Amino acid sequence: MEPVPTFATARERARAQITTEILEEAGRQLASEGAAALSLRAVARQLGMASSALYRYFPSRDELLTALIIEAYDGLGERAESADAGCRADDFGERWRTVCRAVRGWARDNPHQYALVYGSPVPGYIAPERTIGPASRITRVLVGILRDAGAAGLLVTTGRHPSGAAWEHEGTRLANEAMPGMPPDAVARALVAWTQLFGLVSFELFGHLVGVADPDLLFDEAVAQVGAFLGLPAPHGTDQREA
Amino acid sequence: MEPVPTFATARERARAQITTEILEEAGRQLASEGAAALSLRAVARQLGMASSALYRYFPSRDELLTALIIEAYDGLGERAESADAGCRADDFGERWRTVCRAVRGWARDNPHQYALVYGSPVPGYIAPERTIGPASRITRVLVGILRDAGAAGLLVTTGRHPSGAAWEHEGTRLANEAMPGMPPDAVARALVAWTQLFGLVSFELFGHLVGVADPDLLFDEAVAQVGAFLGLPAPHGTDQREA
DNA sequence: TGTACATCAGTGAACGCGCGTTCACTGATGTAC
DNA sequence: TGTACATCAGTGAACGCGCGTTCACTGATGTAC
Repeated sequence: MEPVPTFATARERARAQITTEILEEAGRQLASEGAAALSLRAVARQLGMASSALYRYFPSRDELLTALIIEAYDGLGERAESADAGCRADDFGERWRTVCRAVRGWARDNPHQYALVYGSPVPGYIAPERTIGPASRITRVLVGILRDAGAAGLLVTTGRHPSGAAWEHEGTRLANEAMPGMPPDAVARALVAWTQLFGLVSFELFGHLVGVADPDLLFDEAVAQVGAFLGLPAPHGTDQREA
Repeated sequence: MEPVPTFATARERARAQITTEILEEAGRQLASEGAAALSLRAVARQLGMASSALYRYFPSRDELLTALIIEAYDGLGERAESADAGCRADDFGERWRTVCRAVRGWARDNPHQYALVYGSPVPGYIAPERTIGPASRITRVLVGILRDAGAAGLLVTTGRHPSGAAWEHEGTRLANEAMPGMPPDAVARALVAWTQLFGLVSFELFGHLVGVADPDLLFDEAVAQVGAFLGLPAPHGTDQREA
């Protein structure tokens, strides 16, 4: 989609470079102070430019925010994708656990970026449509693993809809949209797993795990429990029997 | 703990009333604009007072925020407690589902309050210790139901620790702290259920459920699925067989 | 290759805004005798 | 019950700050002939 930039002229080259520098500096301020503290003036100050100069590159603060949001989603998506790519394609349990760990790892490495996209909405800011694509990268990775596992017959599929028949329709519709071939109850479990992952990461980052001594242990156990809930194979060589 | 106020003098009565009015107005602004837009000056303006007058009641903006945070936790806790109290004490599945729905209902009725306490941390604000009590009300309700269900032999307890033996220690420690008698693997499932609940509510409120046509259906199905995961009895009279 | 013009990056001042907090002060309420 | 003093609520001006955005402008770079 994005045309490969050619940099015909020195001006274009300079423009691209300065755009990058602005984004980098904004990213630095986002990372250290959070989205609320990010200001055009501070970025310009740090870059040694007049604040008005930034308007040659971004028409408003919101556009800069959008760029950062897309960067964040892409960073997370890329990390998850490459984590997944590093696994044996047919070891679905390992792929799931690895990608979950990648999500948490990225969130812990980039807490303010994580808060920007998964925390409270920025007041007054409305995410434009073009954030949807990058936002769905991580979802696609997770869904892809479950789709593959389902195709290999490795997902729990009870055919039961504990909340009633209404779910059958909605679950089927969602399956057709995003996870073709998955039965509606497996779709529900996938959504549970998905929201659990981000719920746990958010609780850890936002300070709601009071009393939990070692979040690493909790995370690994939670991921393993959810993996079992989904029907994914358990890790090899791990204590699976009675303790 | 809190002493019952006596209002010996008119001054004390007036003080209590104005404190309430400030909190109410701050709550209104929080509800309509969100925490970031809440300012002492705006509250004072709306109340027809000088902004400096608020300092007779709250020593700083952060103290006002703390009061609002405590109110939010208490509002959620109370709603969950009374939802639980309205159920038959021995119908653990129904209690669980009812309280989960109460959490979501409160969050949807008070989205900015929810975001204040479960969204991104307010930049520069550090929650003081006295928020911990109110924050744990909702947790106590959820844990209480699972403890009761466990005591009645109605929780899944495999005795397995899919993430390895390390969890056995941490899970046992947590059980001793908050859920006496629960085996470590059930503790893990409880934590999964807890974080899933808030993860799903956050995703719904923060706009991450793109493509989900009917969040009500998803929520009910998710709660039911998680209930089954925990081992709680399914709802009566619901489609539990093959569709 | 050189010139005339158009395009564009960047400047610096200014606008208008709102914020949290402090301070000396006034006037009302409460208290002790 | 009445008076003298202490306590406290509330005022209004001010401090010092930072923000997003606009605008007329300068000077450098690019383009067409």
